[in-house]
Amino acid sequence: MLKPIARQTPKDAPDAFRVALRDWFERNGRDYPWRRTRDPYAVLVSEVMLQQTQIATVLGRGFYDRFLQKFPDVPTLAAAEDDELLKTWEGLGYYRRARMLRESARAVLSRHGGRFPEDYTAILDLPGVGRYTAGALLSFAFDRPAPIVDGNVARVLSRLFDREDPIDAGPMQKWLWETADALLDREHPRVFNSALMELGQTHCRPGVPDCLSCPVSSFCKAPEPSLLPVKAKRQAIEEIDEHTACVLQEGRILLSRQGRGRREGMWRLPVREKALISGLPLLHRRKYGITKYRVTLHVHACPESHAAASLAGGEEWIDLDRLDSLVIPPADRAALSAVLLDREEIA
DNA sequence: TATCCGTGGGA
DNA sequence: TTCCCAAGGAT
Repeated sequence: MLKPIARQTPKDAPDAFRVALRDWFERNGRDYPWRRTRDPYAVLVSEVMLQQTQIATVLGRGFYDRFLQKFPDVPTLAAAEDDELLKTWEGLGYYRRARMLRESARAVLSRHGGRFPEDYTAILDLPGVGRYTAGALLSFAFDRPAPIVDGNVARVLSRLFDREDPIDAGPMQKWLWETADALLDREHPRVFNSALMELGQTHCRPGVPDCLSCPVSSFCKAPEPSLLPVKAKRQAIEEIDEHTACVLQEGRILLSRQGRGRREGMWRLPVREKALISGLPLLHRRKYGITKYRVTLHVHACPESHAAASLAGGEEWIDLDRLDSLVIPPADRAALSAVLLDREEIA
């Protein structure tokens, strides 16, 4: 398919570009719950949740509404306990985000008297808030001019200007932020930033874009937008095995609370050295991914006598009827459900 | 600058 | 099934 190559870039006619983008968005912009509010707290919650996370996940599985219902404002989040905080985040991943969001709430109380700061530097100083999130908060909540560059904007700008430099590299990052700033509609920052991102989700999507109905195709220099943006080579995936112990005892099961690091504070099936339990009956096996690993999770049936040695290292007997209320990673929860269901069917 | 941090939607 | 990768930030 042949796409016309524009004679101009958005920089050649910035006002015309802004008007075209704004007209399109005001007619076609989607109605997300975080676009209905101007509460900076709610906007921050949505932005942190959406970091590296698809809208369909946040919205479809009710994370945003549930979080705001549980923690409706800064003081309630600031006072949240670890377990209730993580429970509302369970399944979203990148759990450090939740803790940093709480730290931000505490900082708003301690540094700013409970009122969200409206200047860029103070917002950027909040924990878990980087350049993107600071700009998003300023423009979406306060309609103040601040550029944003996320994955959508990087893709849109790469294509509009036909830039083949890898978007992860320093110089290209610098160019993206400068360009986003130069193009920003300072009279309508909220709408402009929303529109640029939404364009990236709808017409200018990854893979094969829909240029035919793109509102700014007359500003787009890319002859083959599907080849853009260029990204640095992905990190290699490493296959690993995890062997876990299923130790049951009349209505209870042995679980292990994760210490510092990955999935801190969450409960998992106890992981054992392969040599120690790989000979025991395999109850369940499933694959899941985490960061750079593809993990095959094995669950072995272990005799109750196996528990004695392990209760020392942060492991505990958990009543089966408490499992729903605990914070458990999705892979472990699915494995647990499968194992317990099998057991019921046998009984 | 490179790596770590999760999960699941969709092609 | 496999693969890419999504409204990034911290270290």
